[in-house]
Amino acid sequence: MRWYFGSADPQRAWDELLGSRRLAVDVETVDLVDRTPIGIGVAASGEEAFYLSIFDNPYLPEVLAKLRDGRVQKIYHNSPYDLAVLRPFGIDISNTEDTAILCRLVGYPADLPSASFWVDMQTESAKDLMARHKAKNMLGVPTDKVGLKCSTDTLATFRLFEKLIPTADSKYYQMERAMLPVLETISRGGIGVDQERRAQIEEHYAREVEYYNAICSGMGFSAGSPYQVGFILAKRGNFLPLTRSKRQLATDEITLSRLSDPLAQMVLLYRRAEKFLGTYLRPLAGVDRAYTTLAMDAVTGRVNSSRMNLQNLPKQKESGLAPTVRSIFIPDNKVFTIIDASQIELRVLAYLSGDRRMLEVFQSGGDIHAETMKVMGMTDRINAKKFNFAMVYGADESVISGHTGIRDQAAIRRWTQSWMEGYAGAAAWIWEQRKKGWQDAKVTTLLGRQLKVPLDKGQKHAENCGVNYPIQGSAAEIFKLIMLDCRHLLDVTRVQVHDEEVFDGDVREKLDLEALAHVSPVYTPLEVRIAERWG
DNA sequence: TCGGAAGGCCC
DNA sequence: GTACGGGCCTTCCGAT
Repeated sequence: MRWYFGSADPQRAWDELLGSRRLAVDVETVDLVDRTPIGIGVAASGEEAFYLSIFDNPYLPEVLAKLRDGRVQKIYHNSPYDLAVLRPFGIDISNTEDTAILCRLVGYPADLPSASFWVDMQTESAKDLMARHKAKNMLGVPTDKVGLKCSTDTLATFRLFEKLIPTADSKYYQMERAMLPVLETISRGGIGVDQERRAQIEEHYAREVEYYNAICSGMGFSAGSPYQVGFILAKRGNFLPLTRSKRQLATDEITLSRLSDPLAQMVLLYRRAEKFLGTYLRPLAGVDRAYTTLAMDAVTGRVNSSRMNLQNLPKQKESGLAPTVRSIFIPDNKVFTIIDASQIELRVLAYLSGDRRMLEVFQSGGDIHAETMKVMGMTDRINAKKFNFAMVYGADESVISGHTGIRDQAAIRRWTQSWMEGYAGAAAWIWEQRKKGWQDAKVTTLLGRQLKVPLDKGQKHAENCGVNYPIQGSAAEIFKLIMLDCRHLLDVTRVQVHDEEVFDGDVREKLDLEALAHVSPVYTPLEVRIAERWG
């Protein structure tokens, strides 16, 4: 029922816990997929903890009362997970702290087993615990062992928080902390799904898949198996390169789209249909809302979306014939209001590098890609745009070649050269960041967050990260500030996609666009549009 | 049953 | 001879 982990008097510890204004909390669930809670661990110190089984436990109401109390500070390690699991209990989410975020801010590994060494503790991941007990899920582990694990986690969490309180005072942590209830509220709210439309689109793609499947199985292969696709295409006389691991023939989209064999084109159509069906259409059958889990555990500080990723929904294809997956999402209040921080990453590059020409374009409301055309003496705006992104990502000649269709590598080098001459300030900054990435193995964002650069993937990769991390990380920070400024719209906030936020209903008059453009020193005007469907 | 590889969607 | 930064998810298929 109630397990006590400590070396003093359980009753005294319990009374102290119930009087405490600061609790470390951890929830155990069936497993990572089935997030049904089975127990809650709480600690009001770094020495004593309790574990409560969730089922019919007379002590549970007292703990839940603490969790519901906004005056009580709740410390979690990876709070988005616990907040989502505890959602049915109606807990307070406003007074949330998160030691995983603190760990990231001080450059310490954020997984608890690693972090706990820092506070003289040893914790075990749920996965390892289950493996040690040869259990399929946590229900297969003896309850006292689950309780020990959970309690140990809360003790480590409590200790980590105490140790990292100086960091918790930082402006940066306070921003992240403020984001936690925002992300939980969006995750909890979900977005409407038009079942009629969904079923209609599912039928469309199911028919396609059925058709292609009939043909392929008639030919003796499965269209869903890259290995078999490579084998059959090669047998029909197509040349296919090897995959990176050299274990099989490459059959990716780029490769297949270059083949004249109609079978290759059919495989591509099959894959698209199957992808839409398996990832979006079938999983949303029969639900009136779609829910995601938003977190901030990307290395650059970006918001990420999982358990129904709403950040990678296919956009409308220009062909027009195939129905778009995005159109199944509908507003509760007739329309969506969509704000978009256009060109935010290039604005960040302009700001961080102080490149005069870029800054001039952005401040005068010009078109950066058109300016790049002029800078480079190019006639194709699409390719100018690709060069801009190539510079941000650190693409080499062959990658740019594949992307732009410019076959002559020397020509690409000349274009790159003229980009660097035209944007000399940006080029110098990029050069500097590449050096930093490889030599210092860490770089800094706009708001001062230090990002560790991985060195294990080689020098080129580290150099690219040196450029991209601060750009992507700073853009993420600016957009978080924008989201925090939109908290009065939280109840109608539906989706965040890095530089885009979707609100339910027409909220234009509730947006202070002037203020939003100036949340940070990087000028970030927002494009606003109203749409009956998303996408 | 698990996990790597391959493929593919987003910014 | 050579990786374009950050994510998430699905299917296939061989290893355990």
